[in-house]
Amino acid sequence: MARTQYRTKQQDLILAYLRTIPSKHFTAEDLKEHFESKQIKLGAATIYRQLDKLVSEGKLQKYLIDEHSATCFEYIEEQCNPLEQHFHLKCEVCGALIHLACDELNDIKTHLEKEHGFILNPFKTVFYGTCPKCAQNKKAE
Amino acid sequence: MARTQYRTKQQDLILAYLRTIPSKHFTAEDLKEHFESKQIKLGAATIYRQLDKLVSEGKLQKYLIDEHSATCFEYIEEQCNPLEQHFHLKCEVCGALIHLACDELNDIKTHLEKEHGFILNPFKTVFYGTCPKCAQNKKAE
DNA sequence: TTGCGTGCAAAGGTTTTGCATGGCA
DNA sequence: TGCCATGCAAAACCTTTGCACGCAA
Repeated sequence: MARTQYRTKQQDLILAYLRTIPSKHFTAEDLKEHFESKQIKLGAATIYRQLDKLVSEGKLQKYLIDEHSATCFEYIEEQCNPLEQHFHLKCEVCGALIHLACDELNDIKTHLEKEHGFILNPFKTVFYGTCPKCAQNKKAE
Repeated sequence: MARTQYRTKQQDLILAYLRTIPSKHFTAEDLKEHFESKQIKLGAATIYRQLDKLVSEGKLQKYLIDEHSATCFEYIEEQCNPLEQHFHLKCEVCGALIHLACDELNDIKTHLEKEHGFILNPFKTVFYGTCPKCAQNKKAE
């Protein structure tokens, strides 16, 4: 039996804000600070519970960037086109997080699926490595 | 000025054990338990400090699998052949961690490097998605 | 009125840090 | 002997949980 869900002020506030930052990554703490700066008080528990709810509804993707830092989230726009999915590249040197939309990378997805039966979740997957800028600096050394 | 490093019993114990489990992933807690089962007592701080040291020396790869679970490590064999590098596939449904050695996936690395100037670290990168078994189960539903 | 969502505080688990002690060179 | 590494305990950090209260339906 499905449990009735209430719609609350806090829910609306969070979702409204998320819609203004599509494809940006943020942490639970970021959200808390955002609302604090607007004199709106949201309990940490509420934030975590709402974020979990949005994740299970597929409106939010949850992923890890670094060890020992908070979990990151990213709002997935409702009208999101699967073809416009992007991958995350994380530079291990400077910490930059790069959003990469590239058709050829979709080939990876297809390959994993056809050859290995593995269905890739591009939202959650993070590629670690060295970004162009830092690679350049290394070479220059 | 480089600071002198001492070689300790604990260091040797850890490294010796790691050499017996190449390409297996483990947590700091796993290590602690392994030594406890042999009546060897290692402080948690020592383990974390040694692991960090090995990571910075490139002998160990550190990566995250799940939020809210401990950081995983994997020993990289000294004679490791770059061509034998494998990728990690993590099933979001059943939690299985799959090691995948696949030449075609090396193409990803090449592609990211040539087209985007991004040097991929295959040890750290984890592909999230649904494994063949779970994909099958979903279909059967 | 019913019962879900919130907020607070406490608890949980992992990792880091301070400090006195032990042990390598 | 000098000083790095260890071990213990305490702290830090992020996140979850218990419980009473508030609020949506």
